[in-house]
Amino acid sequence: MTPAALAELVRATAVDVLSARGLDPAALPTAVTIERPRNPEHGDYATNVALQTAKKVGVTPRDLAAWLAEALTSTDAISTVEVAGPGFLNLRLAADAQGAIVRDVLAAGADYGRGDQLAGRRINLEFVSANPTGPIHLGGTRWAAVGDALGRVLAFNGGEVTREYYFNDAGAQIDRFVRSLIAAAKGEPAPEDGYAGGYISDIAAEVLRQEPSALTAEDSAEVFRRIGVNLMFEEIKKDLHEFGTDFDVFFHEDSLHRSGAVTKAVDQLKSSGALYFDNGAWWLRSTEFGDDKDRVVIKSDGDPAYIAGDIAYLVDKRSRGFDLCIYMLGADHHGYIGRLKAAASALGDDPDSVEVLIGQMVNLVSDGKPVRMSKRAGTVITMQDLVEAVGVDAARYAMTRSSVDSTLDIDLDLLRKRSNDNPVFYVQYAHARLSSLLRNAADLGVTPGDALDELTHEREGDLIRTIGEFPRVIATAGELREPHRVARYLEELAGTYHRFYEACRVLPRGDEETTELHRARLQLVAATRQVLANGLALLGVTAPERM
RNA sequence: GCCCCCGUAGCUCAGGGGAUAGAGCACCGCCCUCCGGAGGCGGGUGCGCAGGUUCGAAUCCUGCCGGGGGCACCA
Repeated sequence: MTPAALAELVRATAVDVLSARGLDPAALPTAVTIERPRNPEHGDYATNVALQTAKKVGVTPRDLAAWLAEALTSTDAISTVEVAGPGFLNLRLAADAQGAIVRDVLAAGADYGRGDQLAGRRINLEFVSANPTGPIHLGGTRWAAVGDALGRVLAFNGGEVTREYYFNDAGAQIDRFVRSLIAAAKGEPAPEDGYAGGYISDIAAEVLRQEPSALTAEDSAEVFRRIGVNLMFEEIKKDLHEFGTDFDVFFHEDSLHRSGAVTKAVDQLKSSGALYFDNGAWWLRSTEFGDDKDRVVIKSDGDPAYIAGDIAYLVDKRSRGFDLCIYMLGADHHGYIGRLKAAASALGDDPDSVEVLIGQMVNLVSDGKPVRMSKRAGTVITMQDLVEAVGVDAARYAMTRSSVDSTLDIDLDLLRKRSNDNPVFYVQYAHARLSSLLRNAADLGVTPGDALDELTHEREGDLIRTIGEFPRVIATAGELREPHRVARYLEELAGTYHRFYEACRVLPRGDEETTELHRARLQLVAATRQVLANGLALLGVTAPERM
């Protein structure tokens, strides 16, 4: 019996009990909370439903708990019920009901943990969107890992997810980038306001290789722009792909300006009265959504401000049928929340259809001290540097196991030195170890068995209940947009498995006869492997059969 | 000044109101006759401070202190 099914059983029972005593079942919470107590003496599962409901129906929590306990005791799936403390109900499942979770896992396979809370929702998930004027740095790497994992989690919860990267390829920064390329091609130092670094000279050289006359051409800047900017796009895409993060759409800001989409969107807002004219400029009422001040959309010189592109981009997203647009932005963009929501509102949409997730920054740390990333000091760490240092799996895992609400400290030397102690290896090792066990079983001709009521050992119960938690973890991770919950869960599962393995011999030793218990344990191992694999897949981390 | 995030063990961090607050790392000790020791077991005077809400607060609210990041007719 899954926790969800148990919650329904408890609630249905509570409805009966209350009704039978002439009390109002409407006092019950719509969803009964089922928890796994930390203290094993408090049962396999516990519920506080009596504590939550008693006062509303005018009885004491312990009395209500006692009535519920009596009713629940007579159900087949539950073996014991105890009233504890102020009115908790501590439950233990019958072995066969608990073992059924194992069967559920294996029946669902790679789909175990899938949910439908986002079924029918078309979600646009925009993340990274780092400026195409240089390679992706540590900060962008965090979003590449977390955003990708979030996309997978949302899809696993039933959402139809489109991953999107917005190239800010319009405006002054691209001009500076192009000027930097030209300077490098000429062998001159980078412009004062330009970009420097090995990648600039590499790209400049490649432009010259593709178009030897680039420097002397009449439209020299245009040639460098056309070829150079595109090379930068390709480098970013390649880095992301090698990192295991693939996007469905790479959207170019420039295309919005060229197509007239920006003008059209702004005109629409002007005529609908959503913008107001003041001091020679057109303004968006972003203060209505928490912004510090209203923002200029059309400058007094008639040129669109940056936000005009954002508005047109949102129009484009909506025209493609998304009903939820998620933006993952760094903490330095938190001011965008109000702007984007105001834009949605101005377009006549529900501001809740725009969701802005703000993640905190990544710091580079060395010897416990923060190192300011600076191009001049050569302390800029790119996604590529990180991957070269610790590998994709360890890099992704280090990025996804923390909440994005916390700033993340990355100590390259530490990660490099201790990469064997990185929690990702703890989880991957569990998967490899258990894969090996399954191989050995096959060699011995031991087949998994279905006598799951044999699994009565404490460690077996812990493991079964832990794999039973997976769907709830996925649902929560999706609902809260917090993929790190998956990583933390996997660490717990790996630990629970290691402890099970230590205490419960799975394969028969030597000439020992194969029993139903051996075969049931093997079934449990197979189910555990499936859950580890499903979870790692959601993080974009490999589940190795061998290490 | 205003806005956002954070403050939990020596370190890096989990803990969306629940009963004795956890993991990994680091440190000490123990566990290999057979399923992978990249493992397990044991060892800890830790929720920044002060109020409030609640049967119950690390969690929710208010204030303060400390750290990080924002507050352009730039993109």
